[in-house]
Amino acid sequence: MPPNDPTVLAPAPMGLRERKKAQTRAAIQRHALRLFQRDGYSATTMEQIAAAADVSPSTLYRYFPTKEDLVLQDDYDPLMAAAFRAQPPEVPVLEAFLAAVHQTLAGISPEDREEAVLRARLSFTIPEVRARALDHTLSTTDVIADMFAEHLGRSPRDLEIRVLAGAVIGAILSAQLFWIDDPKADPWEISEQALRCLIDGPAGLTKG
Amino acid sequence: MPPNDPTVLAPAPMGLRERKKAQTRAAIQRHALRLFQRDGYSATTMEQIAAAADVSPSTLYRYFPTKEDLVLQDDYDPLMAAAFRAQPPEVPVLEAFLAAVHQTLAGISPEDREEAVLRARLSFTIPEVRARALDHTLSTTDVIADMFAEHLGRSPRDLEIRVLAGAVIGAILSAQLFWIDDPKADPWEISEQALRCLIDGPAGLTKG
DNA sequence: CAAAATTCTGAGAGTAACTTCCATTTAGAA
DNA sequence: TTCTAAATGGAAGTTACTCTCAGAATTTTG
Repeated sequence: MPPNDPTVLAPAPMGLRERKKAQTRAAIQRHALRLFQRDGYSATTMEQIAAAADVSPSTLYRYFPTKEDLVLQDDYDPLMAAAFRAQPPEVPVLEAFLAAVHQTLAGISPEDREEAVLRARLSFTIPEVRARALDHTLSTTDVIADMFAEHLGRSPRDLEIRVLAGAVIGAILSAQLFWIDDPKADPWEISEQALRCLIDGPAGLTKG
Repeated sequence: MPPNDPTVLAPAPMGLRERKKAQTRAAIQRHALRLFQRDGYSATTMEQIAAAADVSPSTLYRYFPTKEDLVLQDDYDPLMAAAFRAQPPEVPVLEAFLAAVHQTLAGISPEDREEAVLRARLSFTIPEVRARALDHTLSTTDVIADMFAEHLGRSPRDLEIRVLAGAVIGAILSAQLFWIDDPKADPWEISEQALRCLIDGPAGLTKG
């Protein structure tokens, strides 16, 4: 990947129109998260959010079709995917995956990271949001399986590949749950540990 | 476990009241599934379901708090749990898990199984239902982790255990997705194959 | 068997998330 | 500037879901 791939790093020269849109979207989400934190998710209505962001409800719904999207929407997935594809083929899959996650996290500014942590916490805390987050995770699993297949030079339809992807996601999810219960822990640390469990093989456990 | 443990096998002698409740609940769910199949999920309103089952909307909501519950609700989980706990300690965890699933499925009547398959298909097909199904799966993972811990004589707080449970669930989920794309396949067969991938260890893959 | 206590049901009003449609404004191209 | 396409705002409607309360059915008690 060229060091300044426009699809990844550069915001790609936007016209005034797109710049305003991005600005509006960011403003809406920021206000929404603030209100969710202050008054609680279900106690905050879409109308209140629209009012806070100074847009009409219609506009709010055009940017965020559902209330959950206000918590879930971000654009880290393509960054992750790019980072993974940038890994050299000779490095083992799970190591490559780990590296991709690490690199992506490293590329996020402290403020954005803080916001991401808040969103993650809300995602696990509010049942409706959690449900939709998991649904998104499931589709992500498909994407990851495809990337794994490509990295390994195998068919993306291969059950073994999909099981591997599912196991990886399941493991990380468990790690996240671990983190929710223990907020002072580092989510990255735990995720890495979880993946190492998988790399070392659950062999020790599966026999006993 | 005694062969006729009342909490598992026997419906436990119910009074008239509870018998009627069970009957009403079953009737509601049956009608709901029928309408979902005939007219589609979102095209069917709660009012229509209530009317079809000949109860008031209030009553419908008392039995099924959300529309998704009409698809998701069943009582197989405790059966599974009991079957797992009934496995002798010396059999390896994942084998025990596999056996528990197998035995539970074997104990379900053909009609009930058919209904379960329909519900599963709806669960994966309708986005809102799928989301809630995954959320339920997540809590189930916690229960499974506890059972694994008990079987292995380890702490349920152990990260390694939870990762194992997460990986198992993730693998099975991937298998189910596989099945959705290929309806003539046997879901049980694929799930077993997926678990075997995990038992044999993803070692072959994690190195390459 | 009758009365009292508990639980289930039905009815109605209300909230809020989302949808749809149309008139208006605003940015970008000619 | 003018024309076109896209973003916005306003309003009315649908539906899932909540709350409350009065009446009916069931279980328990005297």
